[in-house]
Amino acid sequence: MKFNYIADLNPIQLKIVTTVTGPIIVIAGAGSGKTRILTYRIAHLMNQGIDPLHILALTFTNKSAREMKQRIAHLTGNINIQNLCIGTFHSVFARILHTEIYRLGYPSDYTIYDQKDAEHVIKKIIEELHLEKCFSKPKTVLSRISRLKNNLITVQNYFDNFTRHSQNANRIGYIYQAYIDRCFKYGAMDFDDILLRTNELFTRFPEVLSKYQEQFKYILVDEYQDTNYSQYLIIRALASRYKNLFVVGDDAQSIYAFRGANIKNIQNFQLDYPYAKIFRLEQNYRSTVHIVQAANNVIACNKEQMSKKNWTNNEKGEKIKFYGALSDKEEGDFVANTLFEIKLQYKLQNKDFAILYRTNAQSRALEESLNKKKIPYKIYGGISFYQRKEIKDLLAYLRILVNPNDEEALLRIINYPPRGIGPSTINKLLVTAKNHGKTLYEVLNNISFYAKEMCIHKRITAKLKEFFVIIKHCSIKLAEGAYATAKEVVKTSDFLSDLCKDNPTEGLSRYENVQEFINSIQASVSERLGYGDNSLSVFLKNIALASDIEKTDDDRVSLMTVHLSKGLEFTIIFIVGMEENLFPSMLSVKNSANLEEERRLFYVALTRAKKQVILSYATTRHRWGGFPSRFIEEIGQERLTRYVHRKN
DNA sequence: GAAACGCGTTTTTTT
DNA sequence: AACGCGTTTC
Repeated sequence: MKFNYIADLNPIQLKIVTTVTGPIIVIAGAGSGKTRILTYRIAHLMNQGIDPLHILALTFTNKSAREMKQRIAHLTGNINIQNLCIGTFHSVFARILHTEIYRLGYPSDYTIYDQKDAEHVIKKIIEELHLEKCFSKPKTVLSRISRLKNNLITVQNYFDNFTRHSQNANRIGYIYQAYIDRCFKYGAMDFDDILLRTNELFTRFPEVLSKYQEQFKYILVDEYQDTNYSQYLIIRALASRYKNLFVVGDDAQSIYAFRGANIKNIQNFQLDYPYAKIFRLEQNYRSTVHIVQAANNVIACNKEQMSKKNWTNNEKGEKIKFYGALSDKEEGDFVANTLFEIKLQYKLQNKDFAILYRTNAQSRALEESLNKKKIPYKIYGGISFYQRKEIKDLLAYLRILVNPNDEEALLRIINYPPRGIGPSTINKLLVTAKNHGKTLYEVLNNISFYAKEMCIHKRITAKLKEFFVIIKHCSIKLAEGAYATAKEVVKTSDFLSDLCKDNPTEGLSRYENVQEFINSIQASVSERLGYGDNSLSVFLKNIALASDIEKTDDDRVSLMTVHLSKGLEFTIIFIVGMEENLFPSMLSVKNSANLEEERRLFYVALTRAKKQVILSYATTRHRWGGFPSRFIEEIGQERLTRYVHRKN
């Protein structure tokens, strides 16, 4: 035995870790050692002689998958750790689709569309169907479609059961159909499609399901409260043969309903598996008494919840502090000053602090204040590296090389950098492609043939040819690998000169981003994650599902949304913007289910802290501003102390 | 016909 | 800031 179970685990934890077979559900309160349970359990399975090939662990973020893998490697002394399948639902099943999706008529080199790509496709569809007046925002249409997909409602199904002769509902149906057709034609899948197509694969091809049932004899799911119906079905199908299903979650921390997460999955686990063993972890090892009780008081205001009594043996600690600022600017200064003082007083490091907020836009004011005080920080989330314009443009070049059907990518770069191919030319190209039943790529490939009927000027034809030569030229480099291809794209497309020509400072940082991106290709190609080949296709899929580029963890204050903070812990937590209509968000206050989700979100925020929580709000703010959040009252007077106003 | 410029609007949360 | 939109310039 490589590690000492007894010393590291309490009796319940030990029982959970060593119960190897059968369905098990663990309701794990915040700070009760959930991650420890998962890692020890996997290590235990391996120590029992179970081949890691037979273990599947599904996590909520790529980051936690990585960390878990490291910990397990540490616990087991690295036995066959590469064979262990740990990842998010999306990354694990995207990989499986890579080998199996040909059965559904998709190319294995399919492209994964992020939300922006998907929104743009929807936007074009709305325009083509002349529905701009009905649906001005593609984003809301996409979220409707997303909800249908996550509940496995097909277009037919939708028309049969959900439209109820409402004209707008019917229109959504047409857009839904067009969107699915178009994604298929483009060889593209959005995030929901990865789960949807996996379900389709398992239903239509029982032999494929059987293969993966045999492979994944032991299945573990983290953050089970945040799974949606589509994910639930995948798990149920995979686990139905051996039923060695282990799920961990906390219904009080379910915060992704807007993404289709269904709290019922965890609440009804015992209905699906009547013989399931249920365990509760209610002792909090992370936080002080004041923090645990404050959090309990808040969550007690929710009606929908499983009974649970969280408690702790830790010190009483300090009460939750609350500060009222005049403006978001002053709020930022308060945070920076207070942080600085606490840091000196308790001799803490920057990385012991986190500042949490409800929306990404709030980070700005904080950044300025932290800069003034020269406190180093790192912002998590927000506009991720891969969503930056210059990176997405470069990615579009690479995407079109891998998957010529990816029209979305092609349209993005056909006139970037500007080369004199404008909207009307592009429109002619699209019409011609449609008339001949060809893809845009094919029309470009044969432009001399189509030029006459398109009535385009010789000069324009030459430009189109010029553009296509670039594409052709770069695709030759594909054989040499991802790194060589990307470098070729940058060289031949005249990419960099366009970056630098407008704003010199901004251009420089864009230039550096592109450099960093190219370097990261080189690094990742040598690393070879998962798929077993180093093709560009694999690289593109990996980054479509990765939230951000890896950074060295030096000593910085963390800034992030409350959503992103789930699963993390810090010594001191600041939660800013504690205002009605911001936290809880304006869009949630009218609806009790949404309000309860906001309350769970606040619960998550509070329970991130080990020693101290400091709350603040601002009476005026760039956009809204206002009066204190109702959640403040819910903490309870005996757990809360109001900040005395500061001198400066 | 294409590009450049200026103006107003935008924001809930994410794989 | 980043994009959509309308106007002007090339």
